[in-house]
Amino acid sequence: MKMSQLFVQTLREFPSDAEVMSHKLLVRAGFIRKLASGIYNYLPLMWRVLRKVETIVREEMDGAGAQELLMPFVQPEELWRESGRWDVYGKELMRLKDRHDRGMCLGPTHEEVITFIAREGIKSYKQLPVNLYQIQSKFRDEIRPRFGLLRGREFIMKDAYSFDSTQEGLEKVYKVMADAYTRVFDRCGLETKSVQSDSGAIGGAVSHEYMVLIDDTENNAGEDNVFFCKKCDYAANSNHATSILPEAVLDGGFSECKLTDTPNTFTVEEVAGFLNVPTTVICKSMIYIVDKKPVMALIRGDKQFEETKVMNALIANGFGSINEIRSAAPAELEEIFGAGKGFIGPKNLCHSEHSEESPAKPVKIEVIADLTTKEMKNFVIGGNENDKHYVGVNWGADVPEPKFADIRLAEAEKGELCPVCNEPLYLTKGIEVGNIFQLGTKYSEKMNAVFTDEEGKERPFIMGCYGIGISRTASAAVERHHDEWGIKWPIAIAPYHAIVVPVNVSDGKQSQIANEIYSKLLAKGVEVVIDDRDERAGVKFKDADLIGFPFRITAGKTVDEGLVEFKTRETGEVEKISPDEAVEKVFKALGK
RNA sequence: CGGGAUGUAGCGCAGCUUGGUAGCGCACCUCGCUUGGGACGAGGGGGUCGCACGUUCAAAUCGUGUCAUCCCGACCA
Repeated sequence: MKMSQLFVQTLREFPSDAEVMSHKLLVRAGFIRKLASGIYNYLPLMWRVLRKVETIVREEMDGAGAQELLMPFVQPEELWRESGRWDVYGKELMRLKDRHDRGMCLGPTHEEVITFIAREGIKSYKQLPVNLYQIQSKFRDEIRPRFGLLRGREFIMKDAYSFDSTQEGLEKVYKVMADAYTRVFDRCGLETKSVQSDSGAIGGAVSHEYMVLIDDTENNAGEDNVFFCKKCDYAANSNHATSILPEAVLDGGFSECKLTDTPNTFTVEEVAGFLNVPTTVICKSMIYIVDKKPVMALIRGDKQFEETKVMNALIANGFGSINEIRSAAPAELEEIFGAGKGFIGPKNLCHSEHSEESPAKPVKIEVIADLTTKEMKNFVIGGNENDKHYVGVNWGADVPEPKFADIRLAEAEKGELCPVCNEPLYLTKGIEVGNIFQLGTKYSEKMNAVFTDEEGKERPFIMGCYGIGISRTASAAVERHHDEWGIKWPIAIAPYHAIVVPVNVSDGKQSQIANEIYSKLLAKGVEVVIDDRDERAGVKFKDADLIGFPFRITAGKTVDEGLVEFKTRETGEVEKISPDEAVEKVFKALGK
């Protein structure tokens, strides 16, 4: 490809609306252009990168025994009603009407459609297992698209779905897919960590996310918090991570349960200071409004809540499905408890009946307590009266024992330890480029997708689903591989392998040598660009660095001595070698 | 949806406070010159100042509304 004909416009400055480096560089280097918020054009260079990522994914998926297909991007409402997600999915699901006023949606994921396909096509256990995948644009009307391709509304995803007759079968595929995932990202030049995660709205029991770790506090492209252990392979998303806590004082030492004045103590630290006790004997209360109903969550004073865990604990305790969870506003606290932030507690909650005369008195409110509160004794809670706390509280005796669950946010900086091997736990940022779920029968049951087993009985498919963000993976690669001059594409996904630069196109010798090198590379299938533009050397070098060609061969003044310059983008290493040696070096790097 | 900010040429910005000919750098076109890290000179093209309404003799500038974009919190590949 001649640079003069390549459809690319590099910019001299970063776009003003970009925040993270991958977004800035992809726009500036002419890979993408925004069409609307979270919606991008993939220009020719980007498309080459995306196709390379896709090819790697295809090879690994096919190798893992999955078969490629393509499902519709527009899907009918009725299918989503079958799974129950039409009402649950929320505004991320882009809904529309066709000319006959029938409800449709743009596919944010394809569990419904694939389940439809499976129930039509798979009737017998003899046809199982089956693993199907597609690579396609998805649309999710994100609340807040940002960071360019990292969180777009339209994005390219590989989604695979497995069908098995047994849980063992599912676990087997899951393992095979996990291995394939590691290879995919490895081949893309990305180091990833497999972390345990919350299964979220898609449902299911076991799930792992593949994270590209971003160990750089300046860089906020890593939207997820990942806890990991350096000794064993424990790693978990913060919405799922747990930890072993250091020893702490759990007995408040109060001799009796008593309502005590604690004026102007709005925070746990202030209460602890006033009462002269450690924060670990204070039981912190938090009110969440869950689908308009207030719920009380309790945790040890020095710890924080993890909302996803709170939500899961509520669901596990029979709360049904939850659409919205948020912390209560101060005004709501006053209205419900007659007390403000800092003075709410679990005492006298379920005992009094609601009455019209005193609507401020709480009625039966769900209480969920973190495991850290279970062993606490003679502890402190809010008095449900401003400027008052109860001290010397014990479960059972003073407050009915609540339901206990792990709803705590792990905190590595507080000396917490790995739950597996007791070694220090670390926290880092990560970009989630893929995930794998053991779905079970969630969709097959709801959508009546069944097969006949060996005993002639109908049973729902046991499903798994496996996603890779193709466009996000490419973007994460830029996030990990760049410097102040531009992108440093890993060879496997670079849009082109090399660029040949005749410094001065009006110099016959330089042009001739450059063209010879170009032809030799092309002849062996190297993806190469020749910068035939009548530009000054600086312009060409800047563009080459910005776009991120892994190799640059420059034919300049040294051609008179029979030498060209060979530059490796990744290392910045520069060598003066003969044209043939330069060509050979590229062949070698590409295994040709 | 809540909080903050910004909309002026393809990109990056000034002008707005104090209303009166729409500007600068880069990019683009022509000519010259130059050719190893985003040269230089001369000439040129390109803008309903996001949109609407209002105030005014007169609005990029003041007011109201609206839309879009970005950032901080709840979604997820």
